[in-house]
Amino acid sequence: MVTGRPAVGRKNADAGKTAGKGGGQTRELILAVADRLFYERGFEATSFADIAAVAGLSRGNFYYHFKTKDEILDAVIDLRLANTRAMLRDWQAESDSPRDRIVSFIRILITNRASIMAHGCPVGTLNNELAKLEHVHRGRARQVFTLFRRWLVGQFEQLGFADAADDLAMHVLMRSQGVAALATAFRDKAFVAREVDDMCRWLDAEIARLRH
Amino acid sequence: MVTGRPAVGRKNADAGKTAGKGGGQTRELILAVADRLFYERGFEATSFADIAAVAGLSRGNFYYHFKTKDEILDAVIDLRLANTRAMLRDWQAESDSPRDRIVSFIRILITNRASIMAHGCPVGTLNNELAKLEHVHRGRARQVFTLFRRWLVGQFEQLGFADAADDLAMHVLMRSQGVAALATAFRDKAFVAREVDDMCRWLDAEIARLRH
DNA sequence: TAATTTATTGGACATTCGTCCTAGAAATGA
DNA sequence: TCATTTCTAGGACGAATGTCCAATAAATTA
Repeated sequence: MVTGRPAVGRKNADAGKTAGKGGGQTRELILAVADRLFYERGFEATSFADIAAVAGLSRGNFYYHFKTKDEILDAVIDLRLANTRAMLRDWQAESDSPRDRIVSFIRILITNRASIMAHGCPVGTLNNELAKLEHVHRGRARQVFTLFRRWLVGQFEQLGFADAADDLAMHVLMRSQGVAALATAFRDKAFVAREVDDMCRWLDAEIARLRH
Repeated sequence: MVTGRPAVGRKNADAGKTAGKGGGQTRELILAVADRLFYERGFEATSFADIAAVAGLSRGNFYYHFKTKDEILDAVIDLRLANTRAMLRDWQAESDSPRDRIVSFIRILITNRASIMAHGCPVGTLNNELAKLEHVHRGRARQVFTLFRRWLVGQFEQLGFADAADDLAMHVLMRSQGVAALATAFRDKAFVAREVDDMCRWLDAEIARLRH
């Protein structure tokens, strides 16, 4: 769910193929750094100076690529939406079994355990922060949740849960958020492992119950 | 879990009995306002000016009662710990059944539904924010979680769950946090009601399973 | 090469932040 | 009453914030 750390790049170390008009390399660097810092430190707590320092750029340069901080946030959310769509496509390709795909989703709690224990779930924490700020892009942040929700609904529908699919999707999302929140508070690896197992058992029990 | 809104007091409208040396009324007013604003807007996003405006005090007055903003946060956490302890005591007194007491905990999701949909769970969101800020009082914020955890462990132990009590307590906390997170994102009252019912059914099933 | 567009720099800007001080009001005690 | 303590108002402070601009470098095009 979280993109890898961008190389703390010094300028365009090796410009390479310039790919047309500058190729938007600086813009992408700013977005990658902002994506990481908004996650690790929070949106409000991350300043232009912070992003500039990590990206190795001057503060003044930002205005050329983004007119306001909200515009960066907007683009970061776009980036996260794109990354999420790509991840969902990967899971779709990796397995034919909707059950296994849902397990793939559940297991990101293990995959990203270290960062979740440090900074929480990037989706949930951004939603919470923007809700408190009553920020204009509050609804845009929710779209990432909606992406996961709709994908999960699709999996449950394929399993044969017709009307219940959305309730089950929300239940899986709910558990992921709860595990992430307590993982951040208590930093307990065993707790995360236990709840992931429990979630998988619950999933199989629901599937078994459907098949009578 | 959330204290009631303090009257947006203009000074000490009716000082009443001065109760000794000032009675600490201003200090308590600052804490009540800070408690509310830290919850509604977040800790970092709440400034001294914000608290002063709502409390009807001058900014300069704060230094007399609190030397730093972190000191206010510390006192707010103390206040929340005290309020939580009082609430747990009330639940303890209201019912002899540990099962019903756990249900009381679960049902705060309904009781505080409106504020949770607007600003999330006060405990979870503060923990998340302080984790991202790597704030000194991060551990103190976790104490509120620990209070609920230990109380829940006590209830499960009274029900006869010996070694499993802590896992079950964490599971209940986890679900509450998950429901609160998604309630904030989607603002869906029906979802909250459904998950609260599901949590109560789960609880009764666990109790039934213990009794074989 | 020269002209033009694209990109970057470093700093100015008004504002707000947490912090801190001084003068004086209000309450208390003698 | 007067002296002392307790409390409050208002503003100064340096640092940091998001925003914006003019000068200039780099790249592209003619």
